[in-house]
Amino acid sequence: MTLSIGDAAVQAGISIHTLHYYEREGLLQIERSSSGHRRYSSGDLEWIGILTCLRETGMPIRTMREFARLVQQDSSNIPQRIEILKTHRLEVLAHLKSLQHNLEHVEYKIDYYEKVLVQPMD
Amino acid sequence: MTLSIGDAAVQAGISIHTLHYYEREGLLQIERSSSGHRRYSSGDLEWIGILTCLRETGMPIRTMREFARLVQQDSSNIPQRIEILKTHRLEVLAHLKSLQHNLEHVEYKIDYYEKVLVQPMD
DNA sequence: ACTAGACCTGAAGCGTACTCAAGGTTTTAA
DNA sequence: TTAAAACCTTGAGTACGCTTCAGGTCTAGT
Repeated sequence: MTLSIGDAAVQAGISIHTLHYYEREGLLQIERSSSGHRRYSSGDLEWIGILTCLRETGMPIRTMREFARLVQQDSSNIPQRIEILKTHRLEVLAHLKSLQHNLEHVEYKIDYYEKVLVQPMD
Repeated sequence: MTLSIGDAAVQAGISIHTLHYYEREGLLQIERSSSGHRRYSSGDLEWIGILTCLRETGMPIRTMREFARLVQQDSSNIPQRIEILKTHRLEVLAHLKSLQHNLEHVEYKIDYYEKVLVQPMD
């Protein structure tokens, strides 16, 4: 069973244009029907899921391309794939920490304003 | 005591160009010396800290501009300021949740590859 | 007094990741 | 069978947030 690009886009929660773009950027290689229309296999969908996951955690396209290139080769480069993912993991953790820290600042500011509302300073 | 733009940029951990840009975008209004050079007060630095915090948590410039506009007015709009911050807080929380979820996916993938390394499937 | 370095303005340029347009072909449902 | 809807490609356009450039003025250290 394969899906059309429209259905694949809905499945992946991204736009058809983004799927085209990812293919142009070398992140994807999709089989075609005899007429040239793309057919997405369940393996394709799974891979798109990984791409989406990496993208949503802030990995730049060029790094995703590098990762995709490794995956498209044989399995001898699994250490390099792990390396990319581990580096990315650390970056995501750092980003999470920064977000949590800054979130506290925002919450402090909210509390401050709410106190001012209850007991105006003028 | 006031700081030059160079020192202020170092304090805030952002570039002089970004400070110029924020001023152009209406996020900042900085006093000038008689010759036209900017002088940053400690209040300015504090405000830049808030801007940086909002920016690093993903608030778009246009929303920051709206918030800045409210802060520049009188204190009668504190409820609107709280509204903006609370909305932003929810967005940051959603982003955090999404990141954490996707991070799990990345970690799962790392584990998967490490298992494959130990016990190749071919 | 001199000069290197910092600052000023206005405008143009850049990197990233999409997103849309145009003009043509294929599929699908009535 | 036919017409709307979906798909194709190439190439241009957009949104966002800076960042750099050019050409001039100001300041600070010696």
